[in-house]
Amino acid sequence: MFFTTQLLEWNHQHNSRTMPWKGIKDPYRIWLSEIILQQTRVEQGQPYYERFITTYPTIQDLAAAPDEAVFRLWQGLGYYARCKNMLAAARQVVQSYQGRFPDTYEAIQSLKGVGPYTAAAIASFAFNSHHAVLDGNVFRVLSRYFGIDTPVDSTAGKKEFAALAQELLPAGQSAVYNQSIMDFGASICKPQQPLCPQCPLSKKCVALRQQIVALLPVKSKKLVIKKRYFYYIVLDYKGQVFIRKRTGNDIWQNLHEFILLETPSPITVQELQASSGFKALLQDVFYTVQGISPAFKQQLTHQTIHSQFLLLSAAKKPAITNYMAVPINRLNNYAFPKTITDFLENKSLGLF
DNA sequence: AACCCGGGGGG
DNA sequence: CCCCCAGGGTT
Repeated sequence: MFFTTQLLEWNHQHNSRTMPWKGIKDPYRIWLSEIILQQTRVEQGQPYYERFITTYPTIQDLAAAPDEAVFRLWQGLGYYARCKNMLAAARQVVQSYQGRFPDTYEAIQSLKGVGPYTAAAIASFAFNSHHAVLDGNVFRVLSRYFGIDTPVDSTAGKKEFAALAQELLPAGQSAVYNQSIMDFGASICKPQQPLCPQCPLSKKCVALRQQIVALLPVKSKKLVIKKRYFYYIVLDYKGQVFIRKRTGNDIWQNLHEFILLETPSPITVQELQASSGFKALLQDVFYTVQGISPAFKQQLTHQTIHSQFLLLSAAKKPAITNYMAVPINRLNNYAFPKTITDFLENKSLGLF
C-alpha cells in the first residue's frame, strides 16, 4: 500500500527524532515513557522520564516507593491521576504478574492508567504485537490523507480511525510503523503549518488536493472555560503551617494545599475575613495578618484559577480539623500544584 | 455520550 | 487569545 510503504521509506530516510525510550525493548521503560507522555509534549516529559528512571530503575523500585515521594517527583507535570494510576499499575505488575510486565495487549490494557493507545504502544514497541497506535498524530495524518471529516472526538470517529489504522499496519513491522506514523505527524503533518511541499504522501493526500488540510481533523466538542477564585490561608503557628491533601476527583487530586476558601467571584481580603466560611474555619483562632500576596493567575485547559495567599500568624495553637501542621522547612517533602509552588518559591514576597 | 483532569509551548 | 500535546477515567 502506497501510504504504508511511503511512510516506512520516509522513516528510513529522514527520521532523526531521538528520544531516550525510542527503540528500546524494556516494557517498564516504554510503559513509563508512555504514561508520562499522555497529553504531554516530548520536551516537557523527557526530564521527568529521566528522573524517574534514575530514581526507580526497575518496576519493583517504583512499586515499593512511598506514594508521597512519587507524587513529589511527578509534581508540575499535570494530570495527577496519571501518577496515582501509574503507582497502582506498578504494584499490579509486581503482585499479580510477579514483577514480569504482561506481554499481551489485553493484559497490558487491564493495567491502571493504560488505555487503547498506551496498550498498543507497549504491545507493539516491546513485543512487536500487531496493534496500531491511535493518538493525536495518527488522527491528524489519517484524517488528512484520506480526507475523513468524522469528528475524532466522537465514538464513531474513534471506531472509524481505529479500524483504518489497524488496516494500514504492515505485518511484522508494527513497532517501526507505529513509531514512524507518530514521528511523521509530529514533524511533517503538523497541526499548524504542515510541511506539505516536502511531504512524501502529498501526491495522494485527499485534504491537500481539496485544500482542506487546515480544516482537518474535525473536533466537535467546544471547550468551556470556568473561572474560579481560590483564597489560601497560610496559617503559621511557631514555624509550622497547616496543609492538607486534596481528595476526590476534582482538580489537583492527591496534591497538597493550604487552608482553602473558594468563592464564585473575586472578593477583597476584608470581605474574605468577614465571610461565613472564613469565620467557621478560624472562629477560635487568634491571629494577626502577616501579609497578603499578589494575585496569582493560572490558565488551565478548562478553567482559569485566580489565587491569593493570606498569611496569618496564630498566637495560640489553632484547633484546625482536617489539616496537618507541617514545619515550613519540610514543605518540600510534599507535592503541590504549580500555583502553590510558585508562591513558595517567590522569595521576593518575603513571606517566609 | 458527556465531562473531567495540568501545564507548557507556539502562532 | 487561541490551539495542541505519544489519553484515560468517571459518571
